[in-house]
Amino acid sequence: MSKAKKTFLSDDHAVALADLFRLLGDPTRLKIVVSCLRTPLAVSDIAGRLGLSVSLVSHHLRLLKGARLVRADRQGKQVYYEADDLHVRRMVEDMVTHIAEH
Amino acid sequence: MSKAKKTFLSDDHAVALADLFRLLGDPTRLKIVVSCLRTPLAVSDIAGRLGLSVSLVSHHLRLLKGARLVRADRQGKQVYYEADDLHVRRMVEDMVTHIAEH
DNA sequence: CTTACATTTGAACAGTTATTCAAATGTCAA
DNA sequence: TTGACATTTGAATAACTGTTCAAATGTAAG
Repeated sequence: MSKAKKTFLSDDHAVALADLFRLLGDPTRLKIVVSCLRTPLAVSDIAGRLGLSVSLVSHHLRLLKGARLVRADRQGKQVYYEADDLHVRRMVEDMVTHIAEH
Repeated sequence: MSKAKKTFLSDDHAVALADLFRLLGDPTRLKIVVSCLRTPLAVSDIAGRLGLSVSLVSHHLRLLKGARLVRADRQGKQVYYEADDLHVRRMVEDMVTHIAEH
């Protein structure tokens, strides 16, 4: 493998990576991801914290789960969601602090 | 400042950060950013490399410039664009290699 | 001035998407 | 079984967005 970093992105990689960014590109969905970044939360908990309808949160979680950004864990009646990918988790955290520091 | 990392995002921060992610969330626009990640490129050069119309590239560059993701530098007839924000540059590079390693 | 080249801009269209509401499904206890 | 609670799903709508095309603007040289 070459050591020179490529400044080119194959079509497949561009689409895959853009899919990830696009999912994080909605404020509501981004807040949902961040809310369960460090601790698993039930759907109704997320909805309560963020002041959103349970239905809307569930819709977004389905998309996030499809991209393996979050993972679902059923425990009785409730389904707990938490951030799945370590790499993405760190990137989101980095960007959050980046924004916070302006 | 507290050492405990927050798992909450203010509305303003969520919108600002989502704006960044959304801009990177389109494959064409992402490829444009990556293409001028390390070296300044003229609009027609970017269009030529990626097989896109000059008009489309210019439209996307306007959005990217508005978010300060790229910076414009006019030199004669041509306008050279390059990635602006260091933090974002490193994040995009990290994510590109992340995707490349699957 | 004109001419050629590079980039920007605006309008218009097609496709996508976030949100809401109602109905359905899943889970556990009485 | 019933009932209550939690989550998911589907349809329907309104708003947004990527792309194309043509026209306009900017820039330098003859």
